[in-house]
Amino acid sequence: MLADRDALLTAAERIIRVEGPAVTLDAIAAAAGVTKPILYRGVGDKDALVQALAERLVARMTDEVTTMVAAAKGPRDGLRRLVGGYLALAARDRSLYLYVTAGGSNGDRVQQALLLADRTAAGFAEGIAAFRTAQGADPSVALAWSYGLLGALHFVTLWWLRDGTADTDGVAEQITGLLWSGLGGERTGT
Amino acid sequence: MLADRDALLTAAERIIRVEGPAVTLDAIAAAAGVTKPILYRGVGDKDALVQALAERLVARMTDEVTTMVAAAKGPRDGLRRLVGGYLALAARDRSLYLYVTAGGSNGDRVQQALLLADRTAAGFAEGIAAFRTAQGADPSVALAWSYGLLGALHFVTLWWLRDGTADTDGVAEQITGLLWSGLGGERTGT
DNA sequence: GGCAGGTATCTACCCGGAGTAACTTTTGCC
DNA sequence: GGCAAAAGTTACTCCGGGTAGATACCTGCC
Repeated sequence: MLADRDALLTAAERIIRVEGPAVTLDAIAAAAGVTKPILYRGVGDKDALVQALAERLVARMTDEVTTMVAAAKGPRDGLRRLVGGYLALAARDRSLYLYVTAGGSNGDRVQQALLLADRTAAGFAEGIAAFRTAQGADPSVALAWSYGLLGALHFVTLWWLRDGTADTDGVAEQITGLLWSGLGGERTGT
Repeated sequence: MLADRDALLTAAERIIRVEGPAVTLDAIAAAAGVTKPILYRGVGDKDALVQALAERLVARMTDEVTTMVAAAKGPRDGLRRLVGGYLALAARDRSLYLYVTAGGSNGDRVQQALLLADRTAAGFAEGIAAFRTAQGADPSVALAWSYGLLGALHFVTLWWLRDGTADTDGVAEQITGLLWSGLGGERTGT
């Protein structure tokens, strides 16, 4: 039927949204109107599928969050929008987010966990380095900080998605506080 | 042979260290000198095993890190020791750490990712709440911050374990900087 | 000491999902 | 119309988690 890579990936996203992140490759193939071998020819094995979906998800999230951040007044507000945006988008694409962050076929566990982060860290690092340089601080921390930030965002997202108790804005504000001012405490206002 | 829960878990830890985190339940049972059904009777299914191992690992790490932190001069130094300790201990028990953070049998993916964090967050939150109260700040952020901190630690650990480029102390210092002072920048000295 | 009953353990299986080989259909070309 | 190549499907294998039923062992009783 429709065998091109893009259509396959789109179908995969659709069915993951519907069936949840535990969906099987057979089901994904079926959802695309083809059978497994076609899926394999089109996108590769499960790890490749997860990776491809991660790329698309990252692209979309980056896009939207970038737009949000661009409208910020000041760096702290930018961070606040980034955190809020991340939470909101992860929640919107919940199943997909989970599929991509925990879906892999257990080849390399580390790789799996860092999939999303790897595709995002470079961009983060760039922003961080620029900001640090601008304020006369050492920019060499950028990459490590990127992974730290992404880890914090990821865990908070999972926790918040699971427990569903706290409201988005509250959590976003709290995490922004942590990431902006650190445990040491605020410098000026809230 | 030796069928009590503790012996099973100890054997599991041993074989995981030797064979790496991809080890199978059959292999674990064999390592304990028993067969799978005994393993099941003793500790339950794979999720239960992972959970039990997580508990032991958390207990050990908490223990050692607590000792390290106790010797700190001042809160920032305490955080620095916590970060360094976390990295060092995760590296020492690398395979086990990976087994526990990514091992589960794909039941609930969220649960899996947060396993370690869940068993640690409460303790963290207590410390954070106390510290915040002491400095006259709002302690209600404690739980969210705990997950944020643990996420940051986890991702940085994975990244650092995988790439193995940066030296422990450098990374620990950088992450301490992020967590203590935030993106906003340092208040006083480095 | 030998035997019944119960318990502990192992063997041998099922099940489901990833991944693939080999057969079949369709399509385009002469 | 016949034939070759491409595209697709069926029907497997393989592997790991999980379990049912057979088996060996151990205990208490006569």
